[in-house]
Parts: sequence; C-alpha cells; structure tokens
Amino acid sequence: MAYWLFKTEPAAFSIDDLMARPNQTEPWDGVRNYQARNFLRDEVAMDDEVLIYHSSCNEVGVAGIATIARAGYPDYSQFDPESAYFDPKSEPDNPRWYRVDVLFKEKFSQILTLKFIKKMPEIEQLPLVKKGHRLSVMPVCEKEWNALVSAARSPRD
DNA sequence: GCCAACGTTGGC
DNA sequence: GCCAACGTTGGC
Repeated sequence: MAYWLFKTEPAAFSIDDLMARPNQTEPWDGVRNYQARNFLRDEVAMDDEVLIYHSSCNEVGVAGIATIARAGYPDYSQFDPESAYFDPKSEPDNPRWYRVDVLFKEKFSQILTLKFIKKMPEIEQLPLVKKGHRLSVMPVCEKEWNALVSAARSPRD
C-alpha cells in the first residue's frame, strides 16, 4: 500500500466534483508530465490512498482523500482530436500517457492549506514544499501521510 | 496578472 | 548531445 498526492485545479475538477460523480469515481486523466506519467503507469496501485490537492485557487491545499479504484491504463484522451489533452505524437499501439481511476473517500471539513503544510515539522521531503516543484502526481511517505491526515482532521484556525 | 522555476522542443 | 527559446505551472 502506497500513498500519493494528486493535484487538481478545483475550477476544472474538485473534491466536490468527485463526491458528486456516479459511483464517486473518476478517471484521473490529462497528466502530461513524464515523471508523473511514470508513477501512474508503473507504481500507483489498486487501493493506494491519495491526497486530493487543490492548486491555482483561492484556498490552496489538501481537500480530502481518495483511493485508487483502477491502476494505470492508457489515457484515451490522448487519441481524441477533440480533447484538450490530444497528443498527435502518441501512437495507439504505444500509448504515451496513462491514467488511473480514483474513488472518493473523505472530504476534510477544512482545507489543509499549503501555508500550514509548509510549517509542519514532519514535512521534509514532500516534493510539494520544495522550491519550484511542478509535479502533479507525487509519492507521500507513511510518516508524512499520517501527519498530514491527522492535521487535516484536527480543528485549527 | 505577474513572474520565477521548470520541462520540452528543435536547430545545430 | 548541447542549449536557447519557448510554453507551462502554480503561488502570490
């Protein structure tokens, strides 16, 4: 069992959108970064747990938890010329981009803000807090996962 | 909207 | 294989 953090812009897709989906499940598509792709294709596994992180919005931070309902498989949007994620250089017999399915698990009553996370002493290696990081799918170690989840569930100012 | 940091592209 | 130019990310 591994832990992850996935970023999303809530204006496009938020934890509330995931909660409202039929079966509360959604394909996590549109990831177009090779390092993130490698995680989705090779490492993210069924039943892994995922922090859903809201970026580029009013309240930047971790909004809730999802689990992996399906491990990596080709992201069909890369072959759809109508899609914003269309990639003309990707070949159907050798897909360049992968996605997973996520299942809603929990919405925190309060966003665990990036500002708060940066002040947590337990958070040392999470790529999120490194300067200039741009990774949209990243691993979270167990110690940091536990610290983040317990902070997110605790009342704070 | 700004802009620093970063990843990707493509000419050589 | 180098590296400048370009496009994107993402916090503020």
